[in-house]
Amino acid sequence: MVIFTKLKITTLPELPEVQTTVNGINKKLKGLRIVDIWTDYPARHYDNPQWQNSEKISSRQIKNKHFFNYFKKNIVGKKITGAERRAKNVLIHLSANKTPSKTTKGRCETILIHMKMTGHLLFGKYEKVNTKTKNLKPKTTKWVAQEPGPLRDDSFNQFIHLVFSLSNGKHLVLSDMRKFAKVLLIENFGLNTSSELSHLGPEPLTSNFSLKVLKERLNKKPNWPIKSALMDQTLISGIGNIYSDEILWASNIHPLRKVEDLKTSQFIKILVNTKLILKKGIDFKGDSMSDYRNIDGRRGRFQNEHQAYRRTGKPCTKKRCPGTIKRTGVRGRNAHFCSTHQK
DNA sequence: TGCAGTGTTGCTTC
DNA sequence: CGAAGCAACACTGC
Repeated sequence: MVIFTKLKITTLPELPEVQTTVNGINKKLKGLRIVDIWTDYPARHYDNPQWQNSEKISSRQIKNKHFFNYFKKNIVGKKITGAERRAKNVLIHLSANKTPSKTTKGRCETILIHMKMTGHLLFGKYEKVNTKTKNLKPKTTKWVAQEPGPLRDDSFNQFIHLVFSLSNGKHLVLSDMRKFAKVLLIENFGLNTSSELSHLGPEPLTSNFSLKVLKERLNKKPNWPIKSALMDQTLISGIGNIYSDEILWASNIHPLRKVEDLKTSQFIKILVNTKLILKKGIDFKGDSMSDYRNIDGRRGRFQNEHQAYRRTGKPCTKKRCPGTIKRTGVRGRNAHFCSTHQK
């Protein structure tokens, strides 16, 4: 049994991690029917004043106590027809209503999951365990993987707050230590215009994501540091802290360099490296420096490929570069970079 | 013991 | 309008 060392940091699912999850769902869950749903996400999130004016966002979330029953009624009995990634969102498409009425005829819905910082989906055979009442604490329910292995033994896979029971006796569960994840139900015809997806920038791994598109998008924020622009989901979809650091390291560009000061040759480098590094992230099944796991509960390997991210103080690995990796703040985020070759 | 750090998103405040 | 700050939450290390 490998004992995983707990790391203090949390990395989060970016494009390659979400894609790895989606690929896993398409490989193993297509055609399965959802027979039940369980959650212990507290339904109190929207009591906070900051949410009171966000009905559009909160109304169809399972964390909204007024919506959960509708959510359950509308997904139980439906088949998972496939999964898709949009930016950092997992989209799980469901079959049409089994017994269509006038109002629901042919209507298809999609479960949208944003895993935020510490969420990841897992697939396996689980059982519900009621822990005994101890120390006057109320009885709590825990879901535990039945077989030994990473699903059961890796501590990062044990924060299960949402469970979809499936027709083959297995379960799709969401492990989400910090409970930031967002789960909601959207009717397909409104998917692209939904407040979750409509504002998102283009997908960097599509063939029509060209130099022209990249320049056009980034130039919307000419006075921003390039790192911030790369991470802005309204400009480009799917890039976060890890991959932006790696893209800029490979492109020899300083994270604080203003977009308006970039030359065309630098945009080309960003374009090439964005596609290359995101693809590499997918090839390595994502980044598991901290909590991300694929749906089998296993780690990806991209954390072994970092050249900049969280390598502060370590020598730069660029050929013939004598530099050291430094860390600096960029608009409230940490950037890791080599001060010698990144200009 | 307690608090800063972790890093996404979107709302609030200035 | 843009930015900075904060909250959602849990856990770790100093």
